[in-house]
This record gives sequence, structure tokens and C-alpha cells, in this order.
Amino acid sequence: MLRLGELERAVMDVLWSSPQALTARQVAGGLASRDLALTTVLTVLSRLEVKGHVRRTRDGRAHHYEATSSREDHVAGLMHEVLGAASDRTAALARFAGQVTVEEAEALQSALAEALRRKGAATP
Amino acid sequence: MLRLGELERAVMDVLWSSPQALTARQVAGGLASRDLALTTVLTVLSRLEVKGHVRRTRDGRAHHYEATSSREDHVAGLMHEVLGAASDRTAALARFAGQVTVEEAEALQSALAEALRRKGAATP
DNA sequence: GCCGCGTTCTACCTCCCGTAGAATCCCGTG
DNA sequence: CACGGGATTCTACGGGAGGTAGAACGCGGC
Repeated sequence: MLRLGELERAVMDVLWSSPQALTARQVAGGLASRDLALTTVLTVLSRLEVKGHVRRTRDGRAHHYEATSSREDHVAGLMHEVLGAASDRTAALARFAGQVTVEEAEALQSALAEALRRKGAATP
Repeated sequence: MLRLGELERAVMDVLWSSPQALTARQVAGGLASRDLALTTVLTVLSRLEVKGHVRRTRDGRAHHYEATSSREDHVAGLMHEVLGAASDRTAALARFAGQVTVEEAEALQSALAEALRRKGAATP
């Protein structure tokens, strides 16, 4: 799971914000504020494809691009990658827990309860 | 909170693994396997200082270097930074929760319970 | 057969990082 | 007080990632 550059992230944001696969031109449209050359967008899209963040499918003359994972999955994956750098994972998680908002803490709790329930049901 | 390079991370690891502040020479000793020039270590240490990851204090002729935050705090901070990129934070947290090990989930749960208890006690 | 759109190739520039030599500074010792 | 040696600062270079885009190519419609 590699880190993304600024423009790469912006492109992913466009893709993540769209329910459907987009053409390069449409992606460029989503980045209209930057006024980029189409080839620039194409280059970034192909780099993202190499990195595995984007999948493309041919549709007649043009290609359609879409993200291979949701933004939330991507973020969760990055969080795990970061967590892997801690020598004491539980300690890091404890620090993390102390910094989330109450809402997030509650959401996390219920998600954890569910995850544990599912895992608990799988082993016995 | 910036991302660290490979050597920068290795240097931080040395500092994080030491209970005391270290001289540049001692840091280089901790990286003996790399056989780096002392000036290389010095350069990295000063870059880390600029980035705020390292603090140094003069001690006679030499400086002593130490990390400004623990590895766990650093990791927790990075996790938050990453989480900030999600549009739906709770959804990202839910994905995250589904991927941790049982041990980590339990550790997180108790840490969350404690965090909520403390916050709950602070407001009323 | 030609035109235009989308794609692919190639390239350039900049910034970050790894790496380190040269020059400078500072302090204890003779 | 001058000198030597370790520590620091200055400066620099090379490589890789990422932002940016022009030139060239291929294919489907008119």
C-alpha cells in the first residue's frame, strides 16, 4: 500500500466520489480547477493503475477508470500499515483510542463488538 | 506530521529504543550495520529536528538527541492523520475494526471504554 | 482515405532523501 | 597561549517519486 502524491490523491478523490467508472476526460472535468492537460490526467491514472489503486476497462474507443477499493477501505488499510510500525501495537492503539472523538469511539466500539462476535462465532 | 524516509525511520527507531538521549556517535553506533559516515547521521538528525521529531540539547562539546514523542504517540498521530482523509470516518473505523486481531480488538475496547469514561466524567 | 479522439511514449523539472566531504568551531592539554 | 582532535555546520550531488505535458500513434466514423 503506497503513499499517494497530491495530484494522485485528488484523482482518487474524483473516482471515489463517483458511483460509476469515469473516462479520463470526466476525471479531468472533476479537476477543472487545476486546468490540467488531458495527458497529465492519463499519466496519473496509469500510474495509479500500476500501483493497483485503479482499474480500467475498455469501452469502445475510450477507457473507463474506477477505484479498486473504496476510500474507507483504503484509509483502513493505511491505518493498519501505520500501526504495523509500532513496536507495541496495543500501546499505540491505546494512544489512538484516547484521541478519537466520543462519536468515533462509540462507532468503533460497536464495530469492534461486531467483529469480535463474528470471529468468536467462527472459531468454536 | 510528515512522512519519514527509510534512514530517518531507522534513526528514529534508535532514538525510540533508547531510554536516554544519545549523541550522534551513539546513534551511528545503533546503525552500525549501515556503516554510515557520521556526517550522514548528523544531517538526518538535523532534518528530523527541523521536522520536529527530534529535540537536541547541548552537553559540553557534543549534542544529545532524543525523540520528541514516543513511537506509540507518533503512530497514533499518523493514524489520525490518515483517518482524517476519509470522508466517512466512522465507516473507515468500522473497516479498520474488522481487520484487527482479536487481541488488538480487546485492547482497543478497554482503551476506548476508559477514554469514554474519562470524557464522560469531564463534561457533567 | 482522412479526421479527430483517446491513448501511449517519452521527457523534463522539482522536491525529498540518502549520502558524505570540506570547512569551521570549541575545548582541554602541554 | 597555541595546538590537536572530536563535533558541528555548510554545501553538494545523485537517485527516485511525482507533477506536467508534447509528440506520435492507432482506430472507428464520414
